[in-house]
Amino acid sequence: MVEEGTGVIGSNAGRSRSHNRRVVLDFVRAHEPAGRAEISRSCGLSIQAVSNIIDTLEGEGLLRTVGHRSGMRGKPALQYQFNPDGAFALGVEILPDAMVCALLNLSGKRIFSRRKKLPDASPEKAIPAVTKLIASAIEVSGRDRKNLLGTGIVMPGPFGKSGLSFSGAAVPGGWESIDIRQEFEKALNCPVIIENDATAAAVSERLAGAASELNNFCFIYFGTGLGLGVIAGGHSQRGALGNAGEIGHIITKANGLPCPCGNFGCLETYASRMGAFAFLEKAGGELPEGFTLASLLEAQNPAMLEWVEVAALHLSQAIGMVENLFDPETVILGGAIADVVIDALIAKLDLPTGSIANRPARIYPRVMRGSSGRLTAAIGGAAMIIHRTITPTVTVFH
Amino acid sequence: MVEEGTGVIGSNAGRSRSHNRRVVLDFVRAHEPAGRAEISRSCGLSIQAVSNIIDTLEGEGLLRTVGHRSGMRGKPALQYQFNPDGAFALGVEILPDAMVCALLNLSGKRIFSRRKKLPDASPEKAIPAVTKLIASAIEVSGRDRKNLLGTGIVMPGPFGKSGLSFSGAAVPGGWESIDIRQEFEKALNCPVIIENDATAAAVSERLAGAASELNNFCFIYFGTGLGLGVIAGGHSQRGALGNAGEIGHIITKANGLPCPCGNFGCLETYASRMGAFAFLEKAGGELPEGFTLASLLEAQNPAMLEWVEVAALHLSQAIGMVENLFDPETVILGGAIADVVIDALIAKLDLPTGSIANRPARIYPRVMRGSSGRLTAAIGGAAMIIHRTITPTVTVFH
DNA sequence: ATTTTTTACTCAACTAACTTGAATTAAATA
DNA sequence: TATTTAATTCAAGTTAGTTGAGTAAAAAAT
Repeated sequence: MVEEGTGVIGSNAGRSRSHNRRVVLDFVRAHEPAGRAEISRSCGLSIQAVSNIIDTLEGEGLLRTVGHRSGMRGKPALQYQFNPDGAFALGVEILPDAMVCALLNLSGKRIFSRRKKLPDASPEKAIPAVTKLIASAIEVSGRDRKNLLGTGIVMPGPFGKSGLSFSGAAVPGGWESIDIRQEFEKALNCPVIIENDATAAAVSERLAGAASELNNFCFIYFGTGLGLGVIAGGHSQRGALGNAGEIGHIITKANGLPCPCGNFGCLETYASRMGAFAFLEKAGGELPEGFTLASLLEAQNPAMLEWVEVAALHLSQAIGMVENLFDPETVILGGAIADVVIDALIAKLDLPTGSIANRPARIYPRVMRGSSGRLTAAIGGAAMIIHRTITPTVTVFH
Repeated sequence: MVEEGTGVIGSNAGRSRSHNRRVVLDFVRAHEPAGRAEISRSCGLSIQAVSNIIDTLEGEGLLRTVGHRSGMRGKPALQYQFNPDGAFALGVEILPDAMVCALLNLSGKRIFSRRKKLPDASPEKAIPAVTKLIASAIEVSGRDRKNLLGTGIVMPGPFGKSGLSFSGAAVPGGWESIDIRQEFEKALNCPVIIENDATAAAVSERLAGAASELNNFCFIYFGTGLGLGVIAGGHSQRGALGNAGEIGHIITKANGLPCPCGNFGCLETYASRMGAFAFLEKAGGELPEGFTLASLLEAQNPAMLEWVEVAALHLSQAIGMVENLFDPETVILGGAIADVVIDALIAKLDLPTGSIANRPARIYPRVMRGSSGRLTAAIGGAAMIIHRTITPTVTVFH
């Protein structure tokens, strides 16, 4: 009859309160420090309601006062802001051969991070390894486990029923047949969110990055392949089965390079780390021992420079497309690739001028670089947890 | 400080009630007829709360009883359904040279529709013309104006601050400088929504078309140009400035046909009515007096058949892209173009097989034809009004 | 045929959380 | 020093939800 996971549920006093808490927290996140009256005006709640909620939040250690605002007439407002140490969240990125763990405080600041080899990324080995990793992360950081809001696990998609997995070098098998979230929740003994890297990166950028005031933007994520995270109306977009944003397999050149997915000319075969290495290999020139894309770029390696040109061309096409389809406030580029490489790509972009995005009154540039570097995905996982406790949502069955 | 139009607002008793009314209505829409206990279980509200809400809705004439459910144990449930004549909504599509008006009852059924010439589509002429048109629509249909929920005005985008208007033959100037919604609301004396054709079509398809049970799907709309309407999580996606879905100007052939927008190879120059006429003209063959695309198709006109091939090729690319980016449950094709033409296009599609959309357990086909034909946009306008009174939303400033 | 079980629904009392209005505090300005 | 302005608190009032007891009506069991 009624499918699980569908349908919006009704509201009552308790759910209203929980919604309002989030509304207040979300406002403070974006405008801190802020006083009660200011929050009241902006959140559509009476001062008294805000006052009660703030008292609770302060009692829980999530908010704290930071003096008074002065200079204006009237009684100076007591200013509130996040208490960075009031709570924390963990993010873990699981890669084919390693895990990356990040611990964020409530303000979205990175307190601790660590990368660890993971020779066997099957669920049987990975889940205990993650459990151990986060235990040590909590211990090293000296936090109290009772302030842990949850853990965000980041894995490359696509997930679930589709059974498909494009990214040639994605996480190995064994994950399809289990309920990943439930398994982790049992093992870690805290709330868990599972998300793909691009979406996590987008959320991270909104929580504490370049897009903190934006409710509509896109994040193009350079991972093993290429992913797109979309924030629309302040929320991440997941699609019918959570596989939205497969931008890597959009065809930007008809009959172009062959892609492991079976098609030809996928964006990912040009503009991704995978694509870069393939290009360099094909170019055949001498490559220094232990090179990285960044080092080649700094050395002005000709093949590398040529790749940047080619990749930027394809990216420009993709960005134009994303602008036309999503009408974002900006498009952010980032992920597991060095900042200088992203900057070089951005410098070479040639975006279509005849676009709704090419409007004169822009506040943000059409394209920006992400701000959290290679840890983006792990940070994004933790950011999603914080985001969830902070951002008001339509309540949905589960 | 805080931008208008942004931010989620807090909840209180009154807003909870309004939310819950919509939750109940939305459930009844999708599952009618339904009893109070059943609604209570599915909406996460107590029976008593549902009971009170239903009493109100019945009092307002929006719901009505339709006998008892029998066959099961226990006291038979009193079944409720929409009272089709309890309210109605109007939709008006404004075209460069005409207006189309549709009147829907609460069940989404078309009660009345009418097309009227509009020699001058400037706001000064069009607004009074629309006012007159809807007055006569209400009169002819014999409805009581107090049951009018509102009017949805459908115009080709893009709207607003961008100032840009791609579609070569879109509505003429004069609309950029005014607050369209406010002007219409003043003239029509009822709530007004302004929306683009593709989004309106998508909403219409969900309210009373092929997608009534879907919360994630895309609608490719053949208007003057080509638009994309996206429903994600049950809501239409508008982007930062309401211009999301400009699929017509996605480039499907590098250095292809010139487009009025300044770029080359836009999808719209191939797969749209505009594109079809241009193709036929260029092909140069004899075209019968007073031909239409449908008549050419039925006559197996070679140029027309060739256009279908070419357009289907480009559409396939676009649909693949849309599937990758939005992960919809299905993609619907429709709009101001004859059903047979759409069917011919669908028959010739060659969709990428290596796609997350190519999953075995599909309930809906990857591509479907829309069900409301040429009136789609006008019906969509009215559908948006009904949708808004029925569908629970995150409350947002305005 | 009667009793039991099951389910739907109503009545009345209760409660959580928001709103309202009056009072208090504290700074800027007159 | 008095007045104005703005932030905040206190206390009472309101809305709309929940809870628990009781009634109604059909199917199943005795």
